[in-house]
Amino acid sequence: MGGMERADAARNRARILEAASRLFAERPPQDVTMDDIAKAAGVGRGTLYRRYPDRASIAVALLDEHERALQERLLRGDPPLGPGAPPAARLAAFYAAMVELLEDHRHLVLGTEVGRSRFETGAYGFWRAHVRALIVAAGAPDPDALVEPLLAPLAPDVYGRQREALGLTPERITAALTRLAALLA
Amino acid sequence: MGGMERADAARNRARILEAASRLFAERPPQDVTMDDIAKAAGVGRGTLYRRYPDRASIAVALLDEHERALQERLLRGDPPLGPGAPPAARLAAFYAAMVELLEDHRHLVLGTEVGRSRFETGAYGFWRAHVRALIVAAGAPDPDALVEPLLAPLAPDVYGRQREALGLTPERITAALTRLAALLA
DNA sequence: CGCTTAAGCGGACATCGTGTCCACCTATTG
DNA sequence: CAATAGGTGGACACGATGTCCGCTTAAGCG
Repeated sequence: MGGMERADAARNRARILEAASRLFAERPPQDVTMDDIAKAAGVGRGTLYRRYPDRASIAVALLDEHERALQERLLRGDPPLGPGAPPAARLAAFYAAMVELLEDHRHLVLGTEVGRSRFETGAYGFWRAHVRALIVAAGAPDPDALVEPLLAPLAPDVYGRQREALGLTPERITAALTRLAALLA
Repeated sequence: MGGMERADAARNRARILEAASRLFAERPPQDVTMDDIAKAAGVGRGTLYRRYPDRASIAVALLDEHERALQERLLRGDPPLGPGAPPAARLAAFYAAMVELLEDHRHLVLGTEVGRSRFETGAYGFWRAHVRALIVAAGAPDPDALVEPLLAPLAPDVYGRQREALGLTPERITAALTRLAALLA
């Protein structure tokens, strides 16, 4: 961000992310303590806290690149994900892409801390703006009130429950969301 | 449940619930510690933990009666909330009733701990079964995959965000959910 | 009534996770 | 190679959790 990053700092950042990724994968994220991550990364607590004040911020950092890739496709990719298709089709494509993302990084995304903190990430703001624009394009009334209900099914805990407790496949989940997207038709 | 409840036990239970209700109302639930509740209720930690192993179970106990009242109306009340109306209308009525419930007990319902624990309450199972039955009655395919997306907008954190961060009124939220309910038409 | 008994009570305690702070260390620059 | 800004790591203080056990008291019985 600011000036240059020192070599040792960069190396430690990489170590931290790598260690966190491994730990999050092997057991429930809320059972991974900041101390565990510091230990596994071979750095001290102070070093860890310097960059990442809590678990959520680590998960966000890990997800960052994947989310950016999807954001790029939404803005400039081919239809129906990118511009050009009718709103309902674009929403359905967005749902499908999000299911893919959730599926690929399920453990990570669950580490992004349930609760309000989820709404504060830049990524959430982006998804929200995107869906809101689709609602406007579809000419539906009161987009601000409709956007959260359309986004809610993508909440990590809801997705996780459908996959685990209910045993649904990503395909069935996507199909159901596609029917939801038909609201904009 | 089991045998008889001793008089002092009953009195303490009442004190605990009353104190918790007050504390949850006056500040964010996650800032209320078990210790605070014990202090405010004038009982020891041990007494508190005997009945309620965590905050969530206290919130659940407090909500219990209100939820039961709504469940009763769903099963045996007048249409469109109760049986007799078409599925889409009943779902819209259910949404409206849930918004009312969430609004009346917002602080409590947020205390019911975000995250998976929410799915484990008996009340959630009931809402789920109800909505699922409406989907079936409407003849929509794969009710098991559609039910969670239709229920997700009622998640306490989603509702709380719409009310607080976005400043939506309960009326606008209900209106948007009514449009969602139209899926079953 | 008084006695017995078992349920209930409450607070001290051990444990754990968090976040901060500061003395030391090391890349980087001129 | 010296100066220094920034980075490092672990000790520490704090606060919350959940358990344990000696004491108290309600309820049943002779």
